[in-house]
Amino acid sequence: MAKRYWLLKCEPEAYTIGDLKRDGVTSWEGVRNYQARNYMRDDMKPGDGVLFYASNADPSGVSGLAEIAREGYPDHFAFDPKHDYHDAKSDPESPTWFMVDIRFVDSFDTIVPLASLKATPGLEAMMVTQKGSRLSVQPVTKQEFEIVASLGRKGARASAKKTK
DNA sequence: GCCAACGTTGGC
DNA sequence: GCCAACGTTGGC
Repeated sequence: MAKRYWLLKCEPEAYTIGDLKRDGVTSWEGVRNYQARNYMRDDMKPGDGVLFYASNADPSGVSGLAEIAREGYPDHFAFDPKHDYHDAKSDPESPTWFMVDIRFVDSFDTIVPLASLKATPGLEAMMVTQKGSRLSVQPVTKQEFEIVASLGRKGARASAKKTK
């Protein structure tokens, strides 16, 4: 299977690219949407590229890069009655929910805001730039991944120049 | 904090 | 299986 590319959304209040930089690797639990679950369970493979997207942020946008470190495995947080992510309907014998692990790759000095994504040629078809796109796990193309990664690095250069 | 867009639930 | 009501997401 060729390398694939993904966009993972997370609210900064819950977890940031800075947290991932500190932790190195983290588990991506708590996704409770079937379409997103299917991507994590069936399609994500170690080494796949990840755009780390900060939602409900100021501004929202892609804040860094990661990669899949471990393919889908059962989200055991769903089995813990005391946990926020508990789901009584998920049976340990046949789990409803899955998670992956991701590994830190890069943190952009300047976030690539959603408005920039929407204004950048080549990203018109990206799911995150579409109105009402709430899916927290989205596939992106290699081209889209490369464009966003280069925007992030460009932002790093611009801010380095500014602080000089 | 507002509210539009979405996904899920549950009555029928 | 329809669809209204409800809860949640997420940009602004």
